[in-house]
Amino acid sequence: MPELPEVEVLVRHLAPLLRGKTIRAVEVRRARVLGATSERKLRAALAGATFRGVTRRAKYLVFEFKPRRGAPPLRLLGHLGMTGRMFLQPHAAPLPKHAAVVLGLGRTRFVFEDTRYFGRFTLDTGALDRIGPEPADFQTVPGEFAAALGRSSQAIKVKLLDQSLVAGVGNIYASEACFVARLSPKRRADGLKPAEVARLWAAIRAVLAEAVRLGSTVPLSFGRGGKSDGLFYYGRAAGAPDYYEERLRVYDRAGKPCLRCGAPVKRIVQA
DNA sequence: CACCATGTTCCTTG
DNA sequence: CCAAGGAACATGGT
Repeated sequence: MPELPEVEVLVRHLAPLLRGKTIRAVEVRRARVLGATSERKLRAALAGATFRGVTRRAKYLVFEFKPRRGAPPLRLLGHLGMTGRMFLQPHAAPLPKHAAVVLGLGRTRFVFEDTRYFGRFTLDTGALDRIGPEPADFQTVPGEFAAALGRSSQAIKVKLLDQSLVAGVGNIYASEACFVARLSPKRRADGLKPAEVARLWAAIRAVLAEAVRLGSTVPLSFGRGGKSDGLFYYGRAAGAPDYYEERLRVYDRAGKPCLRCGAPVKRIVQA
Protein backbone atom coordinates (compact mmCIF):
# COMPACT_ATOMS: atom_id res chain seq x y z
CA MET A 1 0.00 0.00 0.00
CA PRO A 2 2.48 2.54 -1.02
CA GLU A 3 1.28 6.00 -0.15
CA LEU A 4 3.40 9.04 0.58
CA PRO A 5 5.12 7.69 3.72
CA GLU A 6 6.07 4.37 2.17
CA VAL A 7 7.51 6.10 -0.87
CA GLU A 8 9.35 8.61 1.31
CA VAL A 9 10.98 5.86 3.33
CA LEU A 10 11.93 3.99 0.18
CA VAL A 11 13.47 7.13 -1.32
CA ARG A 12 15.55 7.73 1.78
CA HIS A 13 16.71 4.15 1.59
CA LEU A 14 17.56 4.18 -2.11
CA ALA A 15 19.13 7.61 -2.43
CA PRO A 16 22.49 6.86 -0.78
CA LEU A 17 22.67 3.46 -2.44
CA LEU A 18 22.20 4.80 -5.95
CA ARG A 19 24.07 8.09 -5.78
CA GLY A 20 27.14 7.95 -8.01
CA LYS A 21 26.27 4.56 -9.50
CA THR A 22 26.44 4.23 -13.27
CA ILE A 23 23.96 2.15 -15.24
CA ARG A 24 25.79 -0.52 -17.25
CA ALA A 25 22.81 -2.48 -18.52
CA VAL A 26 19.11 -1.85 -19.02
CA GLU A 27 16.69 -4.76 -19.18
CA VAL A 28 13.01 -4.17 -19.78
CA ARG A 29 10.97 -7.28 -19.05
CA ARG A 30 7.53 -5.69 -19.08
CA ALA A 31 7.26 -2.71 -21.39
CA ARG A 32 3.84 -1.75 -20.05
CA VAL A 33 5.43 -0.07 -17.01
CA LEU A 34 7.30 2.33 -19.31
CA GLY A 35 4.05 4.07 -20.17
CA ALA A 36 4.56 6.39 -23.14
CA THR A 37 8.33 5.87 -23.17
CA SER A 38 9.56 3.40 -25.75
CA GLU A 39 11.96 0.71 -24.70
CA ARG A 40 14.52 2.08 -27.14
CA LYS A 41 14.37 5.58 -25.72
CA LEU A 42 14.69 4.34 -22.17
CA ARG A 43 17.70 2.26 -23.10
CA ALA A 44 19.35 5.13 -24.95
CA ALA A 45 18.74 7.56 -22.11
CA LEU A 46 19.84 5.33 -19.25
CA ALA A 47 22.75 3.36 -20.65
CA GLY A 48 25.86 4.94 -19.18
CA ALA A 49 23.90 7.43 -17.07
CA THR A 50 25.04 8.12 -13.51
CA PHE A 51 22.59 8.61 -10.63
CA ARG A 52 22.79 11.98 -8.97
CA GLY A 53 19.95 11.54 -6.52
CA VAL A 54 16.48 10.28 -5.76
CA THR A 55 13.67 12.45 -4.46
CA ARG A 56 9.94 12.08 -3.96
CA ARG A 57 6.92 14.00 -5.22
CA ALA A 58 3.53 12.73 -4.03
CA LYS A 59 3.77 8.96 -4.52
CA TYR A 60 6.34 9.26 -7.31
CA LEU A 61 10.03 8.57 -7.01
CA VAL A 62 12.07 11.01 -9.06
CA PHE A 63 15.41 9.65 -10.20
CA GLU A 64 17.85 12.35 -11.27
CA PHE A 65 20.98 11.75 -13.30
CA LYS A 66 24.16 13.66 -13.79
CA PRO A 67 23.86 15.89 -16.85
CA ARG A 68 25.72 14.71 -19.91
CA ARG A 69 27.35 16.93 -22.50
CA GLY A 70 24.85 18.43 -24.89
CA ALA A 71 21.94 16.55 -23.38
CA PRO A 72 19.06 18.02 -21.41
CA PRO A 73 18.86 17.08 -17.73
CA LEU A 74 17.51 13.57 -17.37
CA ARG A 75 14.80 12.64 -14.93
CA LEU A 76 13.01 9.34 -14.55
CA LEU A 77 9.71 8.84 -12.78
CA GLY A 78 8.97 5.74 -10.75
CA HIS A 79 5.60 4.78 -9.30
CA LEU A 80 4.87 1.67 -7.27
CA GLY A 81 1.21 1.41 -8.21
CA MET A 82 -0.44 -1.05 -5.87
CA THR A 83 2.20 -3.74 -5.61
CA GLY A 84 5.47 -2.30 -6.88
CA ARG A 85 8.81 -2.73 -5.13
CA MET A 86 12.26 -1.39 -5.78
CA PHE A 87 15.49 -2.71 -4.34
CA LEU A 88 19.12 -3.52 -5.02
CA GLN A 89 20.36 -7.06 -5.10
CA PRO A 90 23.61 -8.85 -5.89
CA HIS A 91 24.08 -9.46 -9.56
CA ALA A 92 23.93 -13.20 -9.15
CA ALA A 93 20.73 -13.31 -7.08
CA PRO A 94 17.60 -14.69 -8.75
CA LEU A 95 15.20 -12.13 -10.20
CA PRO A 96 11.68 -12.04 -8.79
CA LYS A 97 8.94 -13.47 -10.98
CA HIS A 98 7.46 -10.10 -11.83
CA ALA A 99 10.62 -8.08 -12.39
CA ALA A 100 9.60 -5.33 -14.82
CA VAL A 101 12.83 -3.37 -15.21
CA VAL A 102 16.36 -4.34 -14.19
CA LEU A 103 19.29 -1.94 -14.22
CA GLY A 104 22.77 -3.42 -14.09
CA LEU A 105 25.03 -1.36 -11.84
CA GLY A 106 28.15 -3.46 -11.93
CA ARG A 107 28.38 -5.59 -8.83
CA THR A 108 24.73 -5.04 -7.95
CA ARG A 109 21.58 -4.40 -9.84
CA PHE A 110 18.50 -2.29 -9.30
CA VAL A 111 15.19 -4.11 -9.63
CA PHE A 112 11.72 -2.70 -10.15
CA GLU A 113 9.24 -5.48 -9.71
CA ASP A 114 5.49 -5.22 -9.69
CA THR A 115 3.15 -8.19 -9.64
CA ARG A 116 0.24 -6.29 -11.06
CA TYR A 117 2.24 -4.00 -13.35
CA PHE A 118 0.17 -0.97 -12.37
CA GLY A 119 3.39 0.86 -11.52
CA ARG A 120 5.49 3.06 -13.78
CA PHE A 121 9.12 3.51 -14.69
CA THR A 122 9.16 6.21 -17.30
CA LEU A 123 10.87 9.24 -18.78
CA ASP A 124 7.49 10.93 -19.11
CA THR A 125 7.38 13.33 -16.18
CA GLY A 126 4.06 14.87 -17.19
CA ALA A 127 2.29 13.35 -14.22
CA LEU A 128 4.14 15.73 -11.92
CA ASP A 129 2.29 18.66 -13.44
CA ARG A 130 -1.05 17.38 -12.20
CA ILE A 131 -0.02 17.03 -8.56
CA GLY A 132 -1.07 19.37 -5.78
CA PRO A 133 0.98 20.65 -2.85
CA GLU A 134 3.00 18.46 -0.52
CA PRO A 135 1.13 18.43 2.77
CA ALA A 136 4.29 18.27 4.83
CA ASP A 137 5.80 21.31 3.16
CA PHE A 138 5.52 24.12 5.68
CA GLN A 139 5.31 26.58 2.82
CA THR A 140 2.07 24.99 1.71
CA VAL A 141 -0.84 27.20 2.63
CA PRO A 142 -3.98 25.41 3.75
CA GLY A 143 -6.02 28.22 2.24
CA GLU A 144 -5.97 26.65 -1.19
CA PHE A 145 -6.97 23.33 0.35
CA ALA A 146 -9.95 24.96 2.03
CA ALA A 147 -10.96 26.74 -1.15
CA ALA A 148 -10.82 23.55 -3.19
CA LEU A 149 -12.95 21.70 -0.64
CA GLY A 150 -15.47 24.49 -0.77
CA ARG A 151 -15.87 23.96 -4.50
CA SER A 152 -16.71 20.28 -4.24
CA SER A 153 -19.78 18.37 -3.21
CA GLN A 154 -17.92 15.08 -2.98
CA ALA A 155 -17.37 13.26 0.29
CA ILE A 156 -14.20 14.32 2.06
CA LYS A 157 -12.69 10.83 2.08
CA VAL A 158 -13.02 10.72 -1.69
CA LYS A 159 -11.67 14.23 -2.03
CA LEU A 160 -8.49 13.35 -0.15
CA LEU A 161 -7.66 10.78 -2.81
CA ASP A 162 -7.51 13.55 -5.41
CA GLN A 163 -3.78 14.04 -5.98
CA SER A 164 -4.31 17.51 -7.39
CA LEU A 165 -5.75 18.62 -4.06
CA VAL A 166 -3.13 17.16 -1.73
CA ALA A 167 -0.18 15.07 -2.82
CA GLY A 168 0.42 11.59 -1.52
CA VAL A 169 -2.73 10.58 0.37
CA GLY A 170 -4.24 7.21 -0.49
CA ASN A 171 -7.02 5.03 0.87
CA ILE A 172 -5.34 4.19 4.15
CA TYR A 173 -4.18 7.63 5.22
CA ALA A 174 -7.37 9.28 3.97
CA SER A 175 -9.31 7.05 6.36
CA GLU A 176 -6.82 7.66 9.14
CA ALA A 177 -6.92 11.41 8.66
CA CYS A 178 -10.71 11.52 8.82
CA PHE A 179 -10.65 9.53 12.03
CA VAL A 180 -8.00 11.70 13.67
CA ALA A 181 -9.90 14.82 12.61
CA ARG A 182 -13.11 13.32 14.05
CA LEU A 183 -14.94 13.84 10.78
CA SER A 184 -17.19 11.32 9.08
CA PRO A 185 -15.64 10.33 5.75
CA LYS A 186 -19.09 10.89 4.27
CA ARG A 187 -19.20 14.60 5.02
CA ARG A 188 -19.56 16.79 1.96
CA ALA A 189 -16.39 18.71 1.24
CA ASP A 190 -18.30 21.96 0.82
CA GLY A 191 -20.14 21.38 4.06
CA LEU A 192 -17.16 21.60 6.41
CA LYS A 193 -16.86 24.53 8.77
CA PRO A 194 -13.52 26.37 8.73
CA ALA A 195 -12.53 24.80 12.04
CA GLU A 196 -13.24 21.36 10.60
CA VAL A 197 -11.17 22.05 7.50
CA ALA A 198 -8.33 23.13 9.75
CA ARG A 199 -8.65 19.94 11.78
CA LEU A 200 -8.60 17.82 8.65
CA TRP A 201 -5.54 19.57 7.30
CA ALA A 202 -3.69 19.12 10.56
CA ALA A 203 -4.75 15.48 10.73
CA ILE A 204 -3.42 14.78 7.24
CA ARG A 205 -0.05 16.25 8.13
CA ALA A 206 0.11 14.46 11.47
CA VAL A 207 -0.88 11.07 10.11
CA LEU A 208 1.63 11.20 7.25
CA ALA A 209 4.44 12.54 9.40
CA GLU A 210 3.84 9.86 11.98
CA ALA A 211 3.98 7.14 9.35
CA VAL A 212 7.23 8.46 7.91
CA ARG A 213 8.73 8.64 11.37
CA LEU A 214 7.66 5.11 12.13
CA GLY A 215 8.91 3.76 8.83
CA SER A 216 12.23 5.44 9.39
CA THR A 217 12.56 4.17 12.94
CA VAL A 218 11.46 0.57 12.94
CA PRO A 219 14.13 -1.97 12.03
CA LEU A 220 13.58 -2.73 8.40
CA SER A 221 14.85 -5.24 5.95
CA PHE A 222 14.90 -3.85 2.45
CA GLY A 223 16.98 -6.44 0.70
CA ARG A 224 15.77 -9.51 -1.04
CA GLY A 225 15.18 -12.78 0.65
CA GLY A 226 11.84 -13.83 1.98
CA LYS A 227 9.26 -11.09 1.85
CA SER A 228 11.73 -8.28 2.25
CA ASP A 229 11.51 -5.41 -0.19
CA GLY A 230 11.43 -1.66 -0.29
CA LEU A 231 8.17 -1.33 1.55
CA PHE A 232 8.46 -1.15 5.25
CA TYR A 233 5.13 -2.69 6.05
CA TYR A 234 6.25 -5.83 4.34
CA GLY A 235 9.88 -5.17 4.93
CA ARG A 236 10.10 -5.56 8.68
CA ALA A 237 13.15 -7.39 9.80
CA ALA A 238 12.40 -11.03 10.48
CA GLY A 239 10.71 -11.50 13.80
CA ALA A 240 9.99 -7.81 14.31
CA PRO A 241 6.50 -7.07 15.57
CA ASP A 242 3.85 -5.84 13.24
CA TYR A 243 4.03 -2.16 14.07
CA TYR A 244 2.36 -1.21 10.86
CA GLU A 245 -0.98 -2.88 11.43
CA GLU A 246 -1.04 -2.02 15.09
CA ARG A 247 -0.66 1.65 14.54
CA LEU A 248 -3.58 2.03 12.12
CA ARG A 249 -6.44 3.64 13.99
CA VAL A 250 -9.38 2.80 11.76
CA TYR A 251 -8.37 1.48 8.33
CA ASP A 252 -9.13 -2.22 7.94
CA ARG A 253 -10.47 -2.41 11.50
CA ALA A 254 -14.07 -3.30 10.62
CA GLY A 255 -15.72 -5.07 13.53
CA LYS A 256 -13.01 -4.10 15.96
CA PRO A 257 -13.73 -1.62 18.74
CA CYS A 258 -13.40 2.04 17.88
CA LEU A 259 -10.34 3.45 19.60
CA ARG A 260 -12.34 6.46 20.69
CA CYS A 261 -15.77 5.16 21.71
CA GLY A 262 -15.46 1.39 21.70
CA ALA A 263 -18.32 0.74 19.31
CA PRO A 264 -17.54 -1.72 16.50
CA VAL A 265 -16.01 -0.04 13.49
CA LYS A 266 -18.37 -0.18 10.52
CA ARG A 267 -17.03 -0.66 7.04
CA ILE A 268 -18.38 1.49 4.24
CA VAL A 269 -17.36 1.70 0.60
CA GLN A 270 -17.12 5.05 -1.11
CA ALA A 271 -16.56 5.90 -4.75
C1' DC B 1 -15.23 -20.19 -7.87
C1' DA B 2 -16.28 -15.43 -6.22
C1' DC B 3 -14.62 -11.54 -4.36
C1' DC B 4 -11.23 -8.34 -2.69
C1' DA B 5 -6.93 -5.44 -2.71
C1' DT B 6 -2.69 -0.21 -1.47
C1' DG B 7 -3.33 3.66 -7.45
C1' DT B 8 -3.98 6.23 -11.77
C1' DT B 9 -6.07 7.13 -16.10
C1' DC B 10 -9.58 7.23 -19.27
C1' DC B 11 -14.32 7.27 -20.77
C1' DT B 12 -19.04 8.42 -20.07
C1' DT B 13 -22.70 10.90 -18.07
C1' DG B 14 -24.93 14.84 -16.32
C1' DC C 1 -15.68 23.07 -20.05
C1' DC C 2 -16.23 20.86 -15.49
C1' DA C 3 -17.45 17.49 -11.73
C1' DA C 4 -18.52 13.02 -10.59
C1' DG C 5 -18.97 8.06 -11.21
C1' DG C 6 -17.24 3.95 -12.72
C1' DA C 7 -14.50 0.77 -15.47
C1' DA C 8 -10.07 -0.82 -16.81
C1' DC C 9 -5.44 -2.27 -15.97
C1' DA C 10 -3.15 -7.70 -13.99
C1' DT C 11 -2.24 -10.77 -10.47
C1' DG C 12 -2.54 -13.15 -6.24
C1' DG C 13 -4.61 -13.90 -1.62
C1' DT C 14 -8.60 -15.38 1.06
